[in-house]
Parts: sequence; C-alpha cells; structure tokens
Amino acid sequence: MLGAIADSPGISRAGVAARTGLTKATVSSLVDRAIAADLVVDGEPARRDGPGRRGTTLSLSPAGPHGLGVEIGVDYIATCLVDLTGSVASQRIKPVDNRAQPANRVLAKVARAIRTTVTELPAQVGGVGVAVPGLVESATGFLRTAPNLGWRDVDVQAELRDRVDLGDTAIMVGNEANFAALGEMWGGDHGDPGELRDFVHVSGEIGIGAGIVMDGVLFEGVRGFGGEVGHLPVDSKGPQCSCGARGCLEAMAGQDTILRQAGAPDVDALVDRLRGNDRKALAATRSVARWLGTALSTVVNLLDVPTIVLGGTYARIEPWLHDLLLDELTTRVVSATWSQLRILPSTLGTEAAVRGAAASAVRAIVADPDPFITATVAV
Amino acid sequence: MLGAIADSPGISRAGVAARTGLTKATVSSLVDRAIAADLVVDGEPARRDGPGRRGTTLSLSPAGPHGLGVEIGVDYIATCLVDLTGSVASQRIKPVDNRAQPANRVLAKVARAIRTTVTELPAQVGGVGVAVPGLVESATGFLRTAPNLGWRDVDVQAELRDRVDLGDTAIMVGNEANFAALGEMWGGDHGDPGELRDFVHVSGEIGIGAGIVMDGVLFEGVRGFGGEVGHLPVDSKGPQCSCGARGCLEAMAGQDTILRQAGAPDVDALVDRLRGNDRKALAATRSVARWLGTALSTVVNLLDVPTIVLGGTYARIEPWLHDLLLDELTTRVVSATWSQLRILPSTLGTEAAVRGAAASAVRAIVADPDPFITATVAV
DNA sequence: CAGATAAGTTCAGGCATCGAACTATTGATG
DNA sequence: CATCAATAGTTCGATGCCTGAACTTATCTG
Repeated sequence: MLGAIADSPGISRAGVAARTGLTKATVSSLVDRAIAADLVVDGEPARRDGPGRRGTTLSLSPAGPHGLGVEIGVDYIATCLVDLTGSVASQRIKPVDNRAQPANRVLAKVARAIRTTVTELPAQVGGVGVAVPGLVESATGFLRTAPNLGWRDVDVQAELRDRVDLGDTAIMVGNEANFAALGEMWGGDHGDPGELRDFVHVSGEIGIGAGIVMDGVLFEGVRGFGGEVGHLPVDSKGPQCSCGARGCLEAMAGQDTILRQAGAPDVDALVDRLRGNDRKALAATRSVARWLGTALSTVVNLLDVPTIVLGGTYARIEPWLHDLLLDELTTRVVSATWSQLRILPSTLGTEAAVRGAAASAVRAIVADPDPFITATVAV
Repeated sequence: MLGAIADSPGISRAGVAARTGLTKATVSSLVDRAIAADLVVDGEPARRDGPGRRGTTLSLSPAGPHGLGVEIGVDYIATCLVDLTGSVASQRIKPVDNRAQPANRVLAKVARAIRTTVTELPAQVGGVGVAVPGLVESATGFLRTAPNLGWRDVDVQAELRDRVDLGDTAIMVGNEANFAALGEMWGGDHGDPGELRDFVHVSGEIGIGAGIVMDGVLFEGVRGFGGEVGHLPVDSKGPQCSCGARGCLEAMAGQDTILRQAGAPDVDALVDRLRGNDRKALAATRSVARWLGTALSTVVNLLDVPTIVLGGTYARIEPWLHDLLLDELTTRVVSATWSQLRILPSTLGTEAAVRGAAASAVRAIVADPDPFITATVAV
C-alpha cells in the first residue's frame, strides 16, 4: 500500500484506493496506522480543477526510519543514509585498500562505519543494506565468493551483528551490481518514478556485473547467483580468461580491455579522446559495443527485458556505445521486430550501489510495513 | 493447499497442515469443500508405525475436472486429456501438414478436435491448454509469431472460442517448449514428485526451444518472450542464420545440423550409428555438446538454474552428450565450483508438450480451486 | 446559497483463518 | 485387558483484514 505513496508522492487516500484496488475505508485505516508509526505524513490539500473536496497529499515521512547502505568496494568503503522518500540524508566514502586485508579486519572497519553513522542519525535506522562485490546466496545472505576481494564463504551478516548492536534491525547482504540496479530504479532520473520497472543494469568496473529487474523486483535466479554476465562466452576464439573458459565478455569488453585497446590510462582520458574523435579510442569503443551487444542480446532473448541501463564505465561512454549497441541488439533479439528496445545511461553512476543498498532497507519497510509498525507500537 | 496433495498423494489432513503452515482446522474445512466439489477423495487410512490415530489418505480425484491439452505441431495436431492426478485419460495424434494451410483452416481442425474430445469425456473439462510453436504474449495469450507455421499475430484463444462453445472454461495458449517443461515437471519420472522444481528443459526439434522453470513456476520473462535459446549467439565466426545474425545455436546444434554432420537421414539412424561407434556421428554429437554447453552455460550463469533436462532429439542422444556437456558447463558456470550441476534426459520425449498443456489446465485449478468450486456450487 | 461532486470517516458485517478444547483411533505397557 | 501416550480429525468461538454503504466534510459552479 505504501508502495503507491512511494511511487507517486502527493497522492490522496482516494488515489491510493483507486490505484491499489482497496476500498477507501481500508486505505483510511491503513494510512492512519502508517501516520501513527511516522511512516507517512499528511500534507496540504491538493489543488483540483473541478468541484469536490480536495484530497490531502500523502507522502512518505522524511522523519521516519532511515535506510543505511554500506558498500564494500575493492578500494573503498562507502556509506549512505536515505529516508523513506529516497532522499539522501548523508553520504560518505572512505578509501581503504580492502584487497590487502583479511575479511574480519575489513568487517571491523565496516562495523565502525555503521556505528558512527547510526549514532549521528537523529532518526531511527530501519534496516541496513550491505553491497559486496561477490556472489551472495539470496536465501541466507551468505557470501560465497568475492574474487576481487579474495574472500570466500563469509557470513557477512553474522559478522556484522557480532560487531555492532543492531537489535533486530534487518541486515540485507547483496551483490553490488544488484543493488546498483535497484538504486537506479528508485533513485535514478528516468522520467516518472515507477516507469523503469523492467531492465538490466550493466555496470562495467573491474568486473562486469549485471542487475536484472523485472516488474520492479530484483531477479536473482534460483539461489541468488543469477545475472552473472561477466563470464558469458561471446567469442569462441577469444583469449583465455581467468575463469578457465575462452572469450568471456569480461575479457572482451571489460574496463581494462577498453583502456588498453584505446591506449588510454583511465576512463577520463578515454572520454577525452572520444570527444576528440581519436581513432584508437573510437575503434575500442566500437569493439566493446559489438561484444556487449552480443552478450546483452543473450540476456534479452532469455529474459525478455526491454530496457538496458548502462552503468559504471559504460555510462561514461554511452553516447559512443548507444547506436552500435542498439543495432547489434536489434538484429539479434528475436522479439525486437515488434517491440522497441531502449538503451539508457545510468544517472547515478558509481553511487548507484550504495544508494540501492540503503534504499533496499527502507523499501523493505515500504513493501511490508507491518513488522515495523508492530515493533514500534510494542516499544 | 491442493498443491500439497498433488505433490504427495496419500498425505493426511494433518500432513497438509504441517506442510502448508495452515492449522488443522483450516485444512479440515478446505478439504471438506474440495471433496464436495469432487476435487479430492478420501482414501483408506494410512499405515503408521508408532501409536496414534491413522490419517486418512487424501488424493486428487480422478473423477474431477480434466485438463485438455492440444498441441499444434508443424505436421500434426495432438490432443491429450489428463485428470487432476496427472494420469492420462486419453491421447491422440493426427498427422496434418499445418504448414500448407492458413491459420483459420488449422484452427477449425483444432476446434473440431477439441469438440470431439470434450464430448467423449464422461467427466467435466476444467480447462484447455494449447501449445503452439511460437512466441506468445503471456498477458494476453496472443500469438505474435510462429515461424515454422508461417503465422503472425493470431489470437488463438478468441479464434477457438468462436468455434467451440466452451462457456467460461479457461483457455491458456502457450509456447510449446514452455509447456513441455511443465509437462516434464508434472508428468516426468524424476524421483520424488516435486523434486524437479528448478530446471531448464531444452528440446531440439526443428528449432531449439527452452522452457525455464524456477521454484516450480514457469519463467517467461517480462512479456512472455523469454527463454529463446535458439538464437543465442555461440560462434561469432559461425554461419549466417535465417534471423540475420551469425553462429546462432540453432545453426550450430539444431537437429538438421546434427544429422547433416553425422550423415544420418533421421534421428533413429543417428542413434544406431552412435551405438555402433560411427566416427562421423560421434564427432557431430561432440560438436553439438560443445555448442549446446556454451549456450546453456549462459543460461545457467544468468538464471542460476542447477538442472538441465534434455528433451526432444537431445533426449535420444543424451548418453553421448552428457559427459562433454557437463564438462563444458562446469568450466563455464561461475557457481559450478561449489554447486553440482545435473543433466537429465527427458522421460516424456515428444509427448511432453501436450501433456504439459493438459496438465497446466488442471494445475490452474489445483493452484486456486476457489473459482472452480464457486462455479460448481452455483450450477 | 443550492446543487453537484469528490474526499475522507465510521461502523456493522463477511470471510478466511486461528486457537483451543474436544472426540476418535491406534500401538505400547503393565 | 485396561490404561496411557500419541496422533488425526472436528467443532466452535475469537480474531483480524477487508468490504459496503451510509454519512460527514470540503470544494467548485451557477
């Protein structure tokens, strides 16, 4: 029910009723409870053109529970607090070389970051989202492997609970690419909120990760290891990859490969050269578009997702990727003949993952406020 | 609730309660209603080892509503009736060259087949499933395209309703490969019923189709066009495909390609030659295993589905595909290091699709018996 | 100001499910 | 063989979520 308010802030009770199919009576009582729990606030009456009483504008309360997002990157720890409306209350990024340290050392740092953020916040923390660059079992939150951190089999949630007293606040651990996709859906600027509900978010950083969202819900596969696009085979004759196979997408279109082929030291330099129509840079980008297109056509053929959001490095070079990528996809995707594909650049860039982690925590409350409300009443 | 009875026939009311989390009281009343509507029958008391009253064995009623499945193949129309338990009541296959005829001519034949089957049945028809070799929009049941039939934009459901009086009996139109997967799940012989809940069913016939089942539910993608594996790109240097792209799976591992490479006139001959260790046949099969493995590794990496069921032609040559395919998958699938993949041959073979279509119709009642029960009471 | 229109509230009632007490059936034990 | 513990199944009042319909409040229009 709160979802309707989240998707269109300023909606009236009657509007919510129309949207959700519940009766006005039900909505009224639910909204009353939500207001009592400080999840929703009643605003000024809305303007209306015709006759009739004006509805009061409902919106999620900025003073309600906040979501705390933490991203454990390879060389940084980022934190972020968002309120129920999705507005960022605070954000911080701390460079640390996590690769050089064992998991428990890093988690101690993360715990400290959580502690300070929580104590600084005047409002309540309603949930914590932790984004990690690795494969997480969705049922348990167990981190199976994080190659770029060198971690294996870490129970991030339990480790953090040992180190920070969070009571029974929910901690959700998830893959960074997945959270990035959610962040983009909830916090990105793509027309009307709630319009972007079916898409693949591809982010090219050190690896290539994808977050798949269908009908507004993250698609994680059976156990949570889905959406692994980095090692999709795209070129049977391609170079050997660290995973043992040949011609993986990561090897053909990863950030390292682009920069090497373009002869650029970093992404900024690459963008500069593209702007200056540098031949090598353009050729490298074209090649990336081709391979990425091959891989994404597979994704679209399998999942029938009509929109692709380019994040991370790809977002930076999206103008040069767009046409070729769309072309490649259109020829390869079976359903493309009668249904238009869209390619959009990410609007949150590298912030997407933390934002998504934080927003996930509050969205859990929005999706099912009951546990939160009963907990609040009990206290 | 009936799902629990379907999955383990002979279960007691108490067993259902334990399984579903409902209370004994609730189960009792629900079961009573289901018995009244002839959906469930009470059997003999079960044996038990310890003390305590023995539970009555519940099972779905073989006299209850039946599901009617129809498959519109390229050169046949198959029909099939199954009862609630999944037992086949009757089955028929009629060779017709549907390619040579316009859609409405074929649908008239289908309508006739439905009529005769319905009138022969002493029990009630609870739903109709229609399997077509094409892409169906899941929300509407609209057939977008069926390349091998030469059909485009056909509203199969409406056409059939015009031609057969089915009252308000549900008609579900779906892709043949999807129904085949469901058929295999519900009617196949893979250990305990309910054990096969997450798998990809790949059937190699004229095209290559896949049905993806996750958590016992068909995965169709956003609009229903998901699971299209036939045109996954597997070899960037491969031959041109009719779809416009290069090196599609269908061109590399389709039935035609196998037979041509093996120099065999048909699948029977191919199997004979494989049994006789014919070199060309073995080489062709190895090549198929490689390409199929490449494509399926993509599917598994994206969807994280732990089991692959080989249907159609692939089922026939499964013994020769198995090891190489598993090998290819194990090296390419990221999660394979800690989680075993399984490859199974289909047990229903070419019957899978009609069986699945018929079973889908009754499963809809099992999943939500309320509309059926209220309709029954009203009459 | 009357009339029309729409938002929001109140309250009795329906419906599915629950909880707890009850009855029924069975093997084990002395 | 009587009794007991264990388990299956039933009955019935209680509960909680939601609905439907009537009602109150607020606003525009002529």
